[in-house]
Amino acid sequence: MEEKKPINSIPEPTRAELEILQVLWEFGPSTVRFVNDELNKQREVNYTSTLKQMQIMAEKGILNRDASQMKHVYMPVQAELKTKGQLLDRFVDTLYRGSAANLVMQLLDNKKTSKEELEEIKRLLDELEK
Amino acid sequence: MEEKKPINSIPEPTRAELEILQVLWEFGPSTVRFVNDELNKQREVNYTSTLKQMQIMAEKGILNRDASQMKHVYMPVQAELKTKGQLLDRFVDTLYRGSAANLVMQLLDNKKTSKEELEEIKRLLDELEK
DNA sequence: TGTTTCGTACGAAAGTTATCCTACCTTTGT
DNA sequence: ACAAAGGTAGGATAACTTTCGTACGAAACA
Repeated sequence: MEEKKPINSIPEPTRAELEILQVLWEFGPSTVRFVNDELNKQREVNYTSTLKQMQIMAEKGILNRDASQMKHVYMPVQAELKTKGQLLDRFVDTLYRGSAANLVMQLLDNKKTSKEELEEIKRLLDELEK
Repeated sequence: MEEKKPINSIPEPTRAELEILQVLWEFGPSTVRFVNDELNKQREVNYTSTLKQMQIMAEKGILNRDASQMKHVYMPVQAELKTKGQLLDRFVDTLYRGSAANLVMQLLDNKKTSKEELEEIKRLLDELEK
């Protein structure tokens, strides 16, 4: 018997798990059928693959499910912001030695970051100023 | 015979590969022994594990090696900035729908981002202004 | 010179992730 | 009532990642 003990936060989602979370974040609590249909707008996935993934995520404590109805309804355990914050922290830690400023610096001379983006970022910072 | 054809950029490094890259980025071209010693300052890894990893990375086109001496010397194929930029792009794409501004917004209300960091970021943006 | 140390190469094994097949149950529609 | 459609559960499998044991050659040294 393996009891998973979530301390304070869920385990880091894998790539496939993240895809599923995106759907749930965008559309709220959903059935496997709905999530699978959404995924198939991007790439081909078999229904049972998505089912299995979501079952595993429930075991891991990443998703909750309402199994009172035949069509189980799944939803994320953590809020979108919290999970993304976790991932961001980890990303900054491993790639930028924990320095958010370093990351932003890289964003700034990243060719893929558009002028509009930069303006938007600047605006955000200005607002924060007060 | 499998020939790997790097188009324009290396394949995305795995977790273990990233650890090795960090060492090479920090200390420059190094032997397996040196890298392994560095890794062992953080966690226990067998020498042959590190060797194998680095050999695989060479096959994948992530590392180059100078095998002219007995102690082979490995170095990253891509510059640190380019690889990190790749990873950052992917990260922004999958988590923030490609919007760097969204990512920065999250950094801003992330508790782990210190006031000093914020000041530094602001300064960077101001410099960019001109 | 012989033994110990240090290096590479190769393959196997274990763990993780992702996918899908099959079985079986429930609901729906004819 | 029965067939078809749609649901869950639980392996099995394949690919990838990570780790390390074993073999063996080269170098260092007593």
